[in-house]
Amino acid sequence: MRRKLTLKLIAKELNVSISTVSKALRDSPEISEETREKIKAFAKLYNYRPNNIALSLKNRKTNTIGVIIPQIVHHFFTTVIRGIEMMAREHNYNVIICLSNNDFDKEVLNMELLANGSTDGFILSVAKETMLKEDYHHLNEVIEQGMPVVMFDRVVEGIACDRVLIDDKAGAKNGVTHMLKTGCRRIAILTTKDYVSVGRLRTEGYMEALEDFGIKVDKKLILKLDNIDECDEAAQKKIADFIKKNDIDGIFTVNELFAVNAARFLHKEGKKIPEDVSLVCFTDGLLSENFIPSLTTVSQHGEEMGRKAAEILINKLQRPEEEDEEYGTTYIETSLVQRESTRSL
Amino acid sequence: MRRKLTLKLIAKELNVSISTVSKALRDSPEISEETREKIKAFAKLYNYRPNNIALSLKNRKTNTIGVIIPQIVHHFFTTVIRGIEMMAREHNYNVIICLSNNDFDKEVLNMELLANGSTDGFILSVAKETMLKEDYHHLNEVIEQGMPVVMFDRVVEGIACDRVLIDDKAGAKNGVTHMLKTGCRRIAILTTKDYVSVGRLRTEGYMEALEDFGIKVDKKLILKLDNIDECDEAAQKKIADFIKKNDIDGIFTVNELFAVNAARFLHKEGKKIPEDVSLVCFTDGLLSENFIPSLTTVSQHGEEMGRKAAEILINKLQRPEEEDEEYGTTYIETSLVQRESTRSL
DNA sequence: TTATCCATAAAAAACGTTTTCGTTGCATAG
DNA sequence: CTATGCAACGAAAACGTTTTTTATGGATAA
Repeated sequence: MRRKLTLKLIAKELNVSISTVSKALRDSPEISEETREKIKAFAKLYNYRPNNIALSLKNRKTNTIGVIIPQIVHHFFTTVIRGIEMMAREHNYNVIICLSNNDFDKEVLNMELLANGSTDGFILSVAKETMLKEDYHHLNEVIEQGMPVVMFDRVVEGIACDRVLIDDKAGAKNGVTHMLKTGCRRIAILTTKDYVSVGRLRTEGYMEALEDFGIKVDKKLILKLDNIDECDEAAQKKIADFIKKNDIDGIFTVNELFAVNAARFLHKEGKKIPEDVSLVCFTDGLLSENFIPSLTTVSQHGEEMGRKAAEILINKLQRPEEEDEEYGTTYIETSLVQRESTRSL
Repeated sequence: MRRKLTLKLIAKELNVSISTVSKALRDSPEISEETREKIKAFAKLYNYRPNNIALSLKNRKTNTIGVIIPQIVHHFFTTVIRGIEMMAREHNYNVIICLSNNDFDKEVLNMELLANGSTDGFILSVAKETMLKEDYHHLNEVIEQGMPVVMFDRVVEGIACDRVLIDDKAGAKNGVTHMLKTGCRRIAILTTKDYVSVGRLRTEGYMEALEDFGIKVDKKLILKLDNIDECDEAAQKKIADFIKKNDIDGIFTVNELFAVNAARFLHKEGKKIPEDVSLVCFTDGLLSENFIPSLTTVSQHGEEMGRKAAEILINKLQRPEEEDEEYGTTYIETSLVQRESTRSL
């Protein structure tokens, strides 16, 4: 096993000092042409690469972005990560991804861990439990230490950071409006508890669409499920009961899973999509695209979201620290992808 | 903005030396009870946390595992990552994830980057292009430098590393046999080019199942598509043509996407699943579970695979470097998940 | 001849730790 | 009274860099 080549080893081998080697490799004019060439040739031959850890320590920056998300087995988040990765690479930044599993303690732990020298800044989507607890001390701490933070998708108020969001309300409104335009009148929504930001906003969009269309919101047609990231048996049963109990001709859901589970029950009941019931969901993922019928969705453009979040963070990292920092919220446009689960206009 | 607390700052504040602070915090008996308590109290009050970068440099290890995968927008890989993450946390290791995008150059770049001090070892699934090129110098280099490597799922031969695999051949054989047992006789396979290890092995399993059942393999019933991670329009067209052209009563596919695209075409043609054509695919993901009809799959147990890979790597990292290293291949059991896309026995 | 300047290089400090080795002062043993 | 030992702490080296400061000759200027 060959030990990794260091400046010290090169110096010893060529009988010069460490600083000479360093300077030669960085093309300092202080070093004579001859020495420089000799050192560079040697370094190249033995494939010298500076040690990142040492550089990080020296420069007090890591060129690494920490990403903390609730879930990785989740199409939307993976597209966001892909976007972050792409933008990061373009600017020579690394990406470290950590999972919170929607768990408050894990989110705190991960942030503290990464904050101790591993990253220069954070991109995160807040864990469900954190939103419930409303305890954001870990966020405030890293910000206090001068590490910029960008939140995306699941965000909270009152933190000194930038935000990248889609207009959840408008997106939902758009989706529901499409159903209204194609003739639906009794539209239900499968959503999540209000403390999850995206759930609340999408529900608001749903209601606004109905009201704008002169339809009174019927609270019985709103089902708030516990978990937005999965649809376990309990949730499936709730959905089935909910659909059976109500007379509806359209369903809007805040994610794909709720939609396909609704579709499954409708199918079982012999109801046709979209002839009897239209279906529109948030998040344009693999399920929506490949389902039969394919689902009309509100696309969140996760990749663009990731790119934007990374861009904002990198910008902050490269700008000389300013007092009186300004924080903004960037909105990514959603778009309605019309497929087979809704009637045509 | 408060600068991060360091040993040096604590030392200055309390008028002791840096080494005293360090020792006190690590409960060295060399330091008097009194001084120790004072220092620990101070550190606790101001929430001192050692700098990871400095520790990494000092200890020449990072307690970080580098994971390189072809794709993140991919259910199987995300489950593997989840498994790796879990095991890593349990042993106080961090995880850095990098994407190769199935691109050789990106794989090389990422490895070199992480190898320069960022990680202690690697877990990777080889990019398609790398398999095609058969250029593994980057792998050999990091191994040469003493960093252990564990390959999973998409592996190659001739590298000094451990491997974690499912028995692709047996899994495929199992799936196809299930179709045979439930009465299928003309079974087709949608697979991928042979240089992708998993594609080749699954095809072999398919053939073996047929032969064991006394059915001659019909080459016309084997369709080898270019890309195993996606199913673009060209591939969809190939699948449609393939199904139309051949008289079949069962289809086995090496991933979910091929299966649902086949299902879509069958549906269009008015063929019923499983009455007219049975369908079994590799990879038990969201699509299989939620599709109508839900798909019978060969489950790869990605999470377990991730856990195992991480366990092996961590073991290597903690064992004092041995000469004459032994490398092994661990197999994760697959299991057949019977759902609605096959007839019952 | 002596002071000055320049080209080239080496030494040292710094980043934040841990750890080995000294140092200091005091108490005890001989 | 001197030597020894110990408790308590500090200094310094090391990890691998970069950068600032210092040193060394030789050439030029006064």
